[in-house]
Amino acid sequence: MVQKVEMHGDELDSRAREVLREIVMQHVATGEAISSRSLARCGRFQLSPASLRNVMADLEDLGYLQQPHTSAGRVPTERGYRFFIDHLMKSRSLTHRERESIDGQVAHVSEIDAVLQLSSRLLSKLSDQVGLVFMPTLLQFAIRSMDFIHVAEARILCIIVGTNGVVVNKVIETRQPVTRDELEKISRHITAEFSGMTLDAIRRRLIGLTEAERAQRDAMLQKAISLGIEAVNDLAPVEHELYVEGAASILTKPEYADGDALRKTFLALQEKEKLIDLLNSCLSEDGLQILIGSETDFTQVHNFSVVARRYGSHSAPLGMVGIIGPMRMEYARMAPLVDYLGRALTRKIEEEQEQQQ
Amino acid sequence: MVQKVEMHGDELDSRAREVLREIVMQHVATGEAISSRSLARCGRFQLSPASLRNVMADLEDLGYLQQPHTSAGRVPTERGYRFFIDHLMKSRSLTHRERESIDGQVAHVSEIDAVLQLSSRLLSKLSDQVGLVFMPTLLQFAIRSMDFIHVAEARILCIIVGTNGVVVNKVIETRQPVTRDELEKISRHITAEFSGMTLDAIRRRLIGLTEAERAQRDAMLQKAISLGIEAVNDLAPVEHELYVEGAASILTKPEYADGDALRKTFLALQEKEKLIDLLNSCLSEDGLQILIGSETDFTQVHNFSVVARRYGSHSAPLGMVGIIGPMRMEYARMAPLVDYLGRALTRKIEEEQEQQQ
DNA sequence: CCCTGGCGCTCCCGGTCGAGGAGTGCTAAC
DNA sequence: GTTAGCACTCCTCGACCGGGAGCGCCAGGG
Repeated sequence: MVQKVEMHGDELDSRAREVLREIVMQHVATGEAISSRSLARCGRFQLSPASLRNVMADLEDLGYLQQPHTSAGRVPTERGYRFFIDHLMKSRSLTHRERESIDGQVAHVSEIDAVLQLSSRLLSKLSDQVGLVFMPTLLQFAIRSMDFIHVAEARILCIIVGTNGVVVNKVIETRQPVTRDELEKISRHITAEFSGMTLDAIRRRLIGLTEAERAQRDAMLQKAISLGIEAVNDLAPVEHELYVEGAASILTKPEYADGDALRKTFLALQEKEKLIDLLNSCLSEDGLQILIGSETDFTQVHNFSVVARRYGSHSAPLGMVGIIGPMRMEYARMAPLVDYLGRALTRKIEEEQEQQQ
Repeated sequence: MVQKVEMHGDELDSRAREVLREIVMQHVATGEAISSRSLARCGRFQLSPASLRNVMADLEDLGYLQQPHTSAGRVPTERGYRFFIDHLMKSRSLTHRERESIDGQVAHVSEIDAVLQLSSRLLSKLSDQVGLVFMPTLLQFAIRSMDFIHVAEARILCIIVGTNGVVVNKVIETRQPVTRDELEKISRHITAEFSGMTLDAIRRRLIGLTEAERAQRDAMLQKAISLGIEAVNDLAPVEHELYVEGAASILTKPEYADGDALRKTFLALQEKEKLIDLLNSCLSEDGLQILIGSETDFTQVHNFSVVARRYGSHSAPLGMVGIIGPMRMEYARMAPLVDYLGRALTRKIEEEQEQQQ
């Protein structure tokens, strides 16, 4: 029964691992500190509470557990969670119903904004945590078309459609009036010229034109150039989109029973910039990522954990989906959930792209 | 000093009114029950606590005040607030700084969505309550133009610009492919035909066409008709826009110190449909509206109050702006704030319309 | 007739105390 | 290595109590 397992320079024997796992699971389920007795009662160990106490004391010495106060049960530390996630967790995959629910709902929307919002809602609902969906700036993605529409005398609506299906529109003001006909020509010309390029590249190209080069073009092209610059310039306000859904879910979590902690947590979730930084920094990694406690600046302060995953095709990652919540969360369920949703989202977006060829 | 005032069949003499006003003001400021002593101390009455107690007892009998428990001070009832608002309140108009802050920020954005969102943020920030900005369905408003843009093989992006500056876009799928050239013609034709009509009218007109009538038109017009129908049909998802900003503000309110009350309140604010119903039902009334407690279904349940006002030109009301919060709020400050913001918003929108002629 | 000081009463609030319980660490025996 | 037992610690919860705030009522005074 007791056998030394030495994967990953590990100081824990198989019994200690089992105990740690059980403690994490029970604590995640109940939110309370776990006592030696409740471990003994669960039946997975043929040991008395006293023996379990010895194991627990060892785990505490090694930093995997801690006591809220003397003569209380044990609670996992951050290190304990990390070990659990890396070595002990058995993912509990989604039920059929859950999958169908996700797939069904995702199938019913088509606009990308709506898909992303729906995803964050779904995440929040299914996880009972705060759902996050992040789409970074369009600047990095290629565009499919760029159209200009006459709105009023000196106002033109610019519609940019990305190859990823994202639609951005922006009102620009012009000095010289442009007729509808001109606009149509310009739209066609710009789309033909720039389709497939990233906004960033377009911007560089347009701005790179010297005065002399510009002067060579005919009047319409000059107008096209200045419209194009207006359009891609200063697109900052639509740069990043972050959907944070279900903040109310933390209200029910016992760790935030205290009104003060609750308030701080809420305010933290309002700071979208920090969340964006966090998610953006995860964008380079592939696969599911679980960040807990002090592992990031943001999670450190509030003892948050984040379970997140990239979505979008492998070659062209689009953004991040995930959930955020207190360190005590059901990682075994969150992991497959986030993973599945990320895949569903990726699939959905690829389908849309295919439909658009 | 003591003179009977009989405006509006009123049972309160001027002293009782003054007492009620003072109690409301003090209670709003402190959140605590007001005692006869603290009234006496404030200096506005040349009376002893005992005399004030008599007045207070009368006010309680008449239903304007209540005691949280025996031997506590008094707190205004809903009726008390109502009387205060109708007859006693002296609005505290905005400071110069506040006005400038509003005007300055509003001047810096131009897209209507952004303006509305900014407004709700401003409201929330300046009021320390939850800011609401509601824009009802576009269906009732005239459109300026309707354009169709080729997005992909069988996908067309439809852009509708309202005379109020609202931009709605929607992706529609078509069976028969349509070329870019055709789309441009169709856009021009439809815009020429329908500009100035409401979406509702357009829908009726299009749907009203009989098969026979349709058959008469040429191929392009037939496509135009079916695209138009697609576009105006089923615009439900973009029907109503409601911005709810600053929900975190209620975290600091002592009335929601209790975790349970807090949770319920948060959940209530999530139910946007109910809020929309509420605001929609106020849309017919002109001027500032203050709804408290049991006066509406929504506010009743949670002891909310709403201070709201219509915005948009007199002839064409656009929506509602306002704030929502606990019944205990600084009505004297909320009223001018909401009013000013409503006016600012109206002005802004009119300016935009003018610029678009 | 209204105002006011005084008195007794009620109720909340904060602190203390003690019993009970849960859980541990240690030790000694198996 | 395991376990039963025991002493110890610490939290929790109810009871209790004193202080304070506030009211209602009453009787006296302008």
